Amino acid sequence: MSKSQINLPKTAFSMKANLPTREPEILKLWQKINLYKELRKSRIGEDKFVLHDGPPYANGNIHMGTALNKILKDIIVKFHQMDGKDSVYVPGWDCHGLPIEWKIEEQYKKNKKNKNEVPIVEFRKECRAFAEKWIGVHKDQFKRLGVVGDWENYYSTMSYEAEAQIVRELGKFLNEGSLYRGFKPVLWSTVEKTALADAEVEYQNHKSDTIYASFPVKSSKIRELINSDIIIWTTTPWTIPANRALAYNESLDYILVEIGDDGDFKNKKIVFAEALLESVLKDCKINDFKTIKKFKGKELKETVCNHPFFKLGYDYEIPLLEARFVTIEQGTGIVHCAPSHGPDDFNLCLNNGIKAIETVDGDGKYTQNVMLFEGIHIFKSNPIVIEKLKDQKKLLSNGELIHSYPHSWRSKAPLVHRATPQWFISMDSHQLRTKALKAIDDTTFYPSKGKERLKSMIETRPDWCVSRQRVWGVPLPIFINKKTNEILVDSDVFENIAKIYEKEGSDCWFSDDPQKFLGPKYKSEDFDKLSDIVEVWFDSGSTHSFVLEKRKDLKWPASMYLEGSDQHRGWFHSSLLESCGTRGRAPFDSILSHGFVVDGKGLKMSKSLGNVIAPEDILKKYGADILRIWVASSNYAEDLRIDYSILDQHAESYRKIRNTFRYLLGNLNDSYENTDLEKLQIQDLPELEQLMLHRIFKLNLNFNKYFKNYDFHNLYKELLNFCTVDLSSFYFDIRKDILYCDPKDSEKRKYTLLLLNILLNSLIRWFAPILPFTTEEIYQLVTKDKKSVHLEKFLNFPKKFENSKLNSKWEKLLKIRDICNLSIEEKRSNKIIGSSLDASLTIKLNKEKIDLINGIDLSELTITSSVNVEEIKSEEVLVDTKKAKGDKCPVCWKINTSPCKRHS
RNA sequence: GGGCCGGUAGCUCAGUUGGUUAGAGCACACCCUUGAUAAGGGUGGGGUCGAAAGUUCGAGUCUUUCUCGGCCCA
Repeated sequence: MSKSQINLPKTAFSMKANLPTREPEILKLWQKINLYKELRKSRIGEDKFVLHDGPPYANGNIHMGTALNKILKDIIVKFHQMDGKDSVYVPGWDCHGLPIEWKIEEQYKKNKKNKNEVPIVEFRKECRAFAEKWIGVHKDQFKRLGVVGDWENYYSTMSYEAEAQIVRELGKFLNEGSLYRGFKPVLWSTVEKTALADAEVEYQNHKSDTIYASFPVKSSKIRELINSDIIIWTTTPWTIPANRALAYNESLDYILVEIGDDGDFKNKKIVFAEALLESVLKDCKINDFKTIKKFKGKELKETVCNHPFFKLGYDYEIPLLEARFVTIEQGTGIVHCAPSHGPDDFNLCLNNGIKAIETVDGDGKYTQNVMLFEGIHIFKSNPIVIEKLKDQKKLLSNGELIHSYPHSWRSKAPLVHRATPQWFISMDSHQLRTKALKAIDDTTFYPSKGKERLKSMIETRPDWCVSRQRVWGVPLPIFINKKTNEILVDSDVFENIAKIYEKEGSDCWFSDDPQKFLGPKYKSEDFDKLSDIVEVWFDSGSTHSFVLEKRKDLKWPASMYLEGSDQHRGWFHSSLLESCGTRGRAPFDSILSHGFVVDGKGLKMSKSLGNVIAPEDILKKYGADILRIWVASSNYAEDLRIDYSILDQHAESYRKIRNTFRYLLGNLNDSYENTDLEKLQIQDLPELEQLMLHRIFKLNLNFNKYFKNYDFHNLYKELLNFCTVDLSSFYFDIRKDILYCDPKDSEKRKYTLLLLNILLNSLIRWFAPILPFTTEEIYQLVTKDKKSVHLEKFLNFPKKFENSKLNSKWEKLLKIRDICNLSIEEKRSNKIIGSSLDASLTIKLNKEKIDLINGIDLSELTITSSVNVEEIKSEEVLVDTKKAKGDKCPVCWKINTSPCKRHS
């Protein structure tokens, strides 16, 4: 009799999600209905939200960091779309650059092919094909995560259009005059006559000449230093002619000693770090000395020396500069700086207005810039330098040292740092730095600490070196007049080159007649054509120009750039500079940066630690929606921890959410109606339903607040807690009785179903950006003629839903409910009752509380068979639980001495 | 080595301008239910707030040092 009378939930929505197999089916559906196109159609004319995709490098499978980045982007894009915006997402790839060159070279090695025998154009074609292959792989991997975007019309930095626009962008800097030729030391092989990248360098033992040389002090704030000498130690005596500065560390202690031993330095005073006293004395065989003075490094400020070859014509000043890289590991605590021959030296000097020059040519011979040494090979010049130092009485000691030294991986020849001609964008000649700093101020950062991070980098960075001596990239569109050595600056030429690239790509730069690029105005025999390429950060820094500006479906500037926090020095940085230089402002309105994926203990993932988790493994075991929960629930402002126990936890939460939907669907029998919320007559509803509307309203307020701040981990927590606390353990639990046991036409039951409908409508939208697959599964189940949940918008809840007075009343009621539960639990543990419906309560309340519960069915609220209320004076709520007397109604299971009012 | 950021229950996270006994959900334990059932409900245990020192009537919160971790740079 009983089961047939009650309305048990019935749904096709299974408890088991089986996401790894179900999700690919949903992907097919999205493809079938062309979801991306439908999304665009659904928001024609609406405000645009443009999240401009930072291009990943088209190489290798995606890892957790990439997955995090794409999911976070997709969540945000989907949120804005459901918020009513035309939320456009065009994915892109970064394609040029060294890593791909290496991959192709590796293949050559395997096939015993010599790179130098392959025409550049052919080599570049292979690079292009390689990048294309990985774009295809990435695309499928990103789609599998549930990321929706214009996958058919993605952008890439190697497209002809991109290459052409990059030339136009460089032309702007050339026209302006902020792109200039300078020199910068790179690791150079004098054997192969080429620059080497870090990864092409091997460290091997090498025997070097060492010298202790002295620099006479010209002027100093320390009186005793006048007529004394600063001592340096170096393993590259051949760089002494290129010396331009000395470096000290302000936190070190220095000492001034007078030498008594016979020789060039008898009665001379020399300066070095006190901590190195012993080794200097030993190496320089000083036995007789006396200490004149000890002082702090910072006192060396503004001291100026002469070059040891001063009398030979090296008559420029050698300033002492403060540098943190100076240590007491070896040497004298003063480091000799040749800006043309070391990165530290270069940067220190650059920051102090001393530029590097070309001191050594590609063969390793001194240039005309080096007096007395022109034409001499640097590897043969150590003895000459040593001899001249000795002549000038500036050599304290010399010797030899075997130490680890960089060598070429190909020729095994020792390498040198050599200043080579490079192309720079000036930070200051046209106020690029000022513009960029202003642009940072005009940008919103999520989290806000990103602003300072980017700012401090821009404040101190040197000029931007945009040239590379490589082949897989956009060629620098530069011609140099053979006679005047002047750079050809002509917008017609740049535009001509760009037009050519648009048609056939940039390969032709390396193969075709230079006249083709110069056009009719100039003769190719008058010019040298550069063969450098543009560094890849300029490529990706220009994406805003060939993607945002060029495409009609996008807008410039982007609403948001979103990347890992390392991109403060990468893409955020280069995009900012490129755009400020060419357009005077940032190409973005806001920046969102996220932390890095680390393991469950907070350690970075590495093969050696064995703590690497691949997105693929997670998709196979859990599915994309679980991975997306992990993204949404983690605080991206910091590093994000992941391991299988964390994922298990999120999978549990997912089940809770899924079962919340299942309860709704079961009781609604998989049907679905849109309720006109505005027309709802709230006062007709039972108080409990009114309370739930208030909770929905409040939740939605928080939802919007968190969404506006991109604060997803709090947003998700709020949603999850709503499912758990407000629904599952409260509203759903109480309303089971009405849903199951009331007649189908009961008014109360209808109102409950009305509420379930509103809940389903709300929840499916709230969760859609985070759980695109699961919400789509539900949506497909309950709608027939509609296409996708992702075409829907968030609901607007009328203000009349809000009822704070009712809410505070119910908060008091819930406190009474808690006390009832304690009492019930006590009797349950004493085995007097089992189910709460076995219980009959006596609740003792004061007058005030009795007024409060007026009209409230406390047995419904506590899910007991009956409640008897008695008035007392005390503030305290006293509850007495007894086993209910009478017969159990076979339908609603309530126990009563009188027959069941509903079911008899 | 330097710069920046971070460390609150087993896990994911809250914690206002310093102010009661540091909170939530999950996980865990015990109990109930068998009409959300590989579900659901109730109750409960669990924290030296990374460590130490300082400022203060009072510190998770402010200061310093240390430590562990992450990113960037060298």
